[in-house]
Amino acid sequence: MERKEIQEQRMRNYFIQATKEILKAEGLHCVSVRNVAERAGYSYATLYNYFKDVKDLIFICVEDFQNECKEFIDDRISKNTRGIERIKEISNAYIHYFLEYPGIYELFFVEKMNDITSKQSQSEMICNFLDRLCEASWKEAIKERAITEEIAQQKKTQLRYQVNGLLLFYLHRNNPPAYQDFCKTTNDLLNLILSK
Amino acid sequence: MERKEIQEQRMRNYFIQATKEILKAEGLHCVSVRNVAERAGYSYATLYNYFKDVKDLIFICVEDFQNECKEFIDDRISKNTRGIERIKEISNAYIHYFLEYPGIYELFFVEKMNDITSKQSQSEMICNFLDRLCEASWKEAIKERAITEEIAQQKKTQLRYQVNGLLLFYLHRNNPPAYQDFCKTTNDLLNLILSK
DNA sequence: CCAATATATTAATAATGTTAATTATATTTG
DNA sequence: CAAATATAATTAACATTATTAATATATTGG
Repeated sequence: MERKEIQEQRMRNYFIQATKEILKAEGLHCVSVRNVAERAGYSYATLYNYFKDVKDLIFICVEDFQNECKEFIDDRISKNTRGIERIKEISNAYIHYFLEYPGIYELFFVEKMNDITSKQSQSEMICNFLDRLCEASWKEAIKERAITEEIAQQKKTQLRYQVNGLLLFYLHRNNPPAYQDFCKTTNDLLNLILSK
Repeated sequence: MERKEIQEQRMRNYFIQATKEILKAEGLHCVSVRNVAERAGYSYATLYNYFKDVKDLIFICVEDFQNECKEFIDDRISKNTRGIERIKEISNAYIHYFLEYPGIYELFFVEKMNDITSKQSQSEMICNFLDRLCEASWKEAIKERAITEEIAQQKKTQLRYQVNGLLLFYLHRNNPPAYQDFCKTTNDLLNLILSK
């Protein structure tokens, strides 16, 4: 029974890997059961022996991408900033991860979840992602009395919606149209929440 | 030549009306060329004599829905509030319009635009919509010295991204899961930006 | 090694959007 | 008014989706 488990997980991974590659390179709209299966080296129908449907498959990738994003951010922020200043850097890197992989942004926030109530925990995981990334830094700031816990909670919420609102407008509506303007607006808003 | 114009516009309206009805009642995912044409009383291929493609058709509806939304808001806000307080009411009504018609939210902010650079003005129209709705009230607040023009500009931007971020999370990720919690978060955030 | 089971594949179904070819309907001209 | 032409609408066709049922191929247990 052990062997079967291992093999099954291996098969699942072939499809998951293929999905992640297509998603990152070509975008979410190119992730189809046929494309994925072809890249994985199997027939599209085989996929259905391992995944309920295509939504099941693509949302399984979320966790991996969150880990990847975390690494991406760690590589980009300076080692010595702390507290509020660090939150600003994290948010900026978070944004730039999704600018680099718009397909992953779509997966996280745009792609419809089929039976959303049953995926409550996954949805939570997505929506709290930025909060979790900044968690330690918020704690630092509170501990160092740079901010009260109540205000921190407020700002955390503002940050969450504002950052993702910005991304939505820029990635889906090309607004602001110029990258520089987008960066400026982002910076202004981050400074406004995480006041200088 | 005049007659032809009138007839052509009439035909276009049949399809546009059908599209709007389906979108409001059943959501964006039910808007297909075949569904629209059937409701309009024509073959699906006829639609292509009047619209470039289905995206062309659905994005033509945006302006009508913006007008409808404006009316929806006007019907819901109290007559005597002004300035900042009125902005709060407008934002709340704006949000509730999209809660009632999630398909219209998708059309405005989620549905991909094909050749986005060529639709810059339309994209602008969508992204500035809330700003325009609140324009007069912001001017009032500035005139009455309740707020400076610079701060107003900042808050306007915050409002725009925060409100649409909230809607995205709630409509697409069912977050927060309870309607009451969503209202509370909305209220808190509006109060935070448009401080009491 | 053969029979039972598990897994993979092909074929089929029901959608989608879009285009080409064809038919039907107006309109214009002789 | 009838015939020729232009216009408009339809059907047929194609290329995609996702998913399921039926069939073929391995694998495993006795």
